[in-house]
Amino acid sequence: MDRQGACRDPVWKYFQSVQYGTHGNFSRLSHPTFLPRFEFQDVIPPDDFLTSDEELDPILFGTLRGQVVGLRYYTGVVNNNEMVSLQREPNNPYDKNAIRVNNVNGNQVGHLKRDLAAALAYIMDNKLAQVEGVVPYGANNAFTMPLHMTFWGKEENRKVVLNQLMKHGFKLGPTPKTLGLSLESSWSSGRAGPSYNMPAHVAVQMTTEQLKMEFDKLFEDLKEDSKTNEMEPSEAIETPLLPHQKQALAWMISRENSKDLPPFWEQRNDLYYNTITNFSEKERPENVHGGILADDMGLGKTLTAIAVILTNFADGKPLLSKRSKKNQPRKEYKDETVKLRGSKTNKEADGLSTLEPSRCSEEPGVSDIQENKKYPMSELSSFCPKRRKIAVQYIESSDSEEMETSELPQTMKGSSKVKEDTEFAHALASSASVTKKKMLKKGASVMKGSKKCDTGERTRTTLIICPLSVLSNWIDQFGQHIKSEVHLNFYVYYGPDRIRDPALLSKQDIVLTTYNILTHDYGTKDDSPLHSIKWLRVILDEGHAIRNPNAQQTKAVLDLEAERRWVLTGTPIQNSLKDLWSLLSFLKLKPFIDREWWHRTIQRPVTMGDEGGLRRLQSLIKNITLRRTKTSKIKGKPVLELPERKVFIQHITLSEEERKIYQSVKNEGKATIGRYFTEGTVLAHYADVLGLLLRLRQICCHTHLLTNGMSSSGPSGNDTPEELRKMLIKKMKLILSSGSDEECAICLDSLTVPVITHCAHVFCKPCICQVIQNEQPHAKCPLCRNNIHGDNLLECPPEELACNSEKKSKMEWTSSSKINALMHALIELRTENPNIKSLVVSQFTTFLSLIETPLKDSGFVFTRLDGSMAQKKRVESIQCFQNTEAGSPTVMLLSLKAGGVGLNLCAASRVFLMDPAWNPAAEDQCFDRCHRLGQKQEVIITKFIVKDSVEENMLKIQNTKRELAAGAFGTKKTDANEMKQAKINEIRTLIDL
DNA sequence: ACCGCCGGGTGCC
DNA sequence: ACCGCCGGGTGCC
Repeated sequence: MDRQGACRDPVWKYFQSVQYGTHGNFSRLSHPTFLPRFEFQDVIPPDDFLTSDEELDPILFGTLRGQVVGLRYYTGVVNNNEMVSLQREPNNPYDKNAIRVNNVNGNQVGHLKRDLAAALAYIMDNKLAQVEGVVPYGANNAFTMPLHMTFWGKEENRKVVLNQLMKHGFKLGPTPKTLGLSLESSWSSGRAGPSYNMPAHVAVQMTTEQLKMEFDKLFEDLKEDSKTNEMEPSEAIETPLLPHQKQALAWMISRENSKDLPPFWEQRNDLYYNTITNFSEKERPENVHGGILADDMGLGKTLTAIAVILTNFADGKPLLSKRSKKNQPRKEYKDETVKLRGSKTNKEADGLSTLEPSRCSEEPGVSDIQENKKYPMSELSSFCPKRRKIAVQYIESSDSEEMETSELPQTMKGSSKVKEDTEFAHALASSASVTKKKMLKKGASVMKGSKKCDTGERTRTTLIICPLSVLSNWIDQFGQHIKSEVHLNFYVYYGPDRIRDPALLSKQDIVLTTYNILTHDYGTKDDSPLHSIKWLRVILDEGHAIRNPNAQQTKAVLDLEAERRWVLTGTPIQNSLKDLWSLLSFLKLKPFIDREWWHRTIQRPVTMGDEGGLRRLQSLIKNITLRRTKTSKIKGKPVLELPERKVFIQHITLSEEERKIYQSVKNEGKATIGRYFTEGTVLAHYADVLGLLLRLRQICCHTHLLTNGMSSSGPSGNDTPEELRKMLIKKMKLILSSGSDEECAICLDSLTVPVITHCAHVFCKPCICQVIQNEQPHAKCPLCRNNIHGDNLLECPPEELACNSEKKSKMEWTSSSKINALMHALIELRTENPNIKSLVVSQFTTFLSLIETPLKDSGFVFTRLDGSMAQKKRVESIQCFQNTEAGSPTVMLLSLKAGGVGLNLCAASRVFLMDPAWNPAAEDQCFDRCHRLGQKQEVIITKFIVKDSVEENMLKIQNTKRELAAGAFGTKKTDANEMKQAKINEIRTLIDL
């Protein structure tokens, strides 16, 4: 059986597509200008790209026996059957080929024997194969021990590896049935394990939805009691919790207070033993006092987290709503209460004097309430719909240097983001300025001095890190859900005036900040205050923000110290199992903190369809995550009873004129693409294909969207530099406007200052510059490994971007068939019920602009939300729309991808999807912004689809993708050629060839 | 004996 | 290491 597969088959995106026994070799497209974003396996542009491929090595080359020597010089010990890792030691003074052998903990056990090292060094240095070791027996030997090695690599490297070994007189042995896991035999009681036959399948193509389904399957049989107990929250919480939230609360608190060993560890005599790696040690491995709350969007993760904070406030006890009641002095903390009241005289201040704290001198009593009244929940900011105000401490800095943008992260510098963020910070702070007091902040030396007092001290502070887009949501929710008489020290660590004082921060109950701020602080030379505190608890909201292990952001997060750690995310596995690893390493789950062990014990086995690996993954996930979907049930009742959601497709017939334009563009394109078909170069000209499709999609919406014809010339090989430049810029514009995800493969975030490399890959300028800096002098493109250089990055000239929209505005406005249909529907709806609010969604922001005209003309009050808007404007727009008062907007123009997860637009109960998305999941996500908790009405979605057009064809493909959704983690085999053919057929379908 | 054999010293890379 | 390897002592049976 030919089991070819591409490393980049769609599963690659999800499960790293490591495939077993593959022979094919078109993993990388050789065509340098090929845009990996649009790899042929997936006409639907993939969600995003994984970054640097410290590529997994999918194929087992074979095994080898060797020796570990020099045991007596090192302290690292191993058990029989324990996994070890091999590490090159190029600077060893005795042998430049030296290879260290380390146990699971990273302690050196010995070295590989010299002759073996001589053969392996080359292989390891050039990453021709991943060599993994297990000590089969003889672990207690005094001088040397045997080593069983397994070689994994890419098919294309097999030969050179074998040759290299042969040159040194080594020959790989047969691949055993155990898939090289070898641990299997002993991890469940020492019997010879079940034989792990080569999986007879490779992973099947999966869409994001399918992946999610697969992930949810992992939870199907997990109905343990530990997750069905319910718990009432602290009385400080005003909002009654739903049953599933009470369950989450109980589970999370039990995890925070748990004394169990972490998963896969057991106690054996006086040792703690890891059943996966067979590693053991005396020291008790710390369990994760936390985990992953992976509830679907809209199930109230934020509220649940707030409940956890207040209910397991200190020493396993809740924060009471009236802290100052007699008999409930917060003994251990009362001395730490910092009062940031400028007007109060400052008494003894121990290093904090500049912050004017005063100590509670007496037993807290009634008077104390008043004294503490500084941040009552009843004075919360106008961010809360309920008109509560949150106690955000805002302290004006007198140090103007603090405000300089020079302090902002490199990556933010020069981008418009900075200004937005800063603006937003001011908006935030000023709205919270009820308690605003001028505070003088003097030199950092005082801070540092005071920080020292804090080190080692346990704080009661919870640090919450979230994306900027949900920062205000957190503030709102604290305001909404906590009783007004509860005093909570809450500090939004954000904006140029944020106080970088660990002493102040560690006296808060809650510190809220964003990933960007955290990362920026971490990157600056001075100690980041956030990193000098031992937090009681760190909560990562939208935890997949750290899914890229190489991102600075991830490093900053991983470096936080906390007793309890939580990740909130609706999508724990967004693209690949890899994503989970970042989360696990944040949770400090031994031994997975180290990539190698995660990879060897779970990721690769699972990807290859190995039962044991899947079992381990399941058991791991079961242990540390709680997940409910919208359709989950509690005691037979759905978790959420959402009103129905109906999707209608309304077919649109183009006007004669539109049709004429459509046909002419189509015919022209068809001729070109048809030529590619006959030449067999369709896939190589994929960008052109996309370009054509884009233009057709635009015409379906409005002929004014039609961007200047992409001349269909590809690279001819002997272009002048200027031609090359033009072509690349054109490509970049295409990528930016094609409606695919405009994400940078390095930061996995939306592109800020996009640049294109000569190999035609688009990144954020700051991101790619960082890469070039790090890898100099021989930087390689993270996507295709071609050489790149800082000098030949091309930026999109701003005029080019700007002129597009200007040109449009100069044109006289005309309607289009789709606009007519929309307006008809909206007007009819208004007649029926003027209170109903609608979302009008498109991928083309210029289209949204075109829609503004008739909305105005017909007297609609509307608002707009798209990716280009400043954060402050977004918040305003959302609040304005969510407002239900008379005269509030009834229509929101929404760009498909605007707003992060968690965007709540439940005031709308109608959605008009103006154009189909490549990715059906993106559509669903958009619908969910109004079909979510808080939605009281039936949600009706109308998709406008132009008859007899590319849009209809897109629907067809969407549907077949959905139908494919049956497979399990790789139960279907997909032949590479089949796949290739399938993609070509998709293109055929799309343009009716 | 420019060998073999013996037994002591010695030991990762 | 109850090994291998090294190099010095030694040398018929």
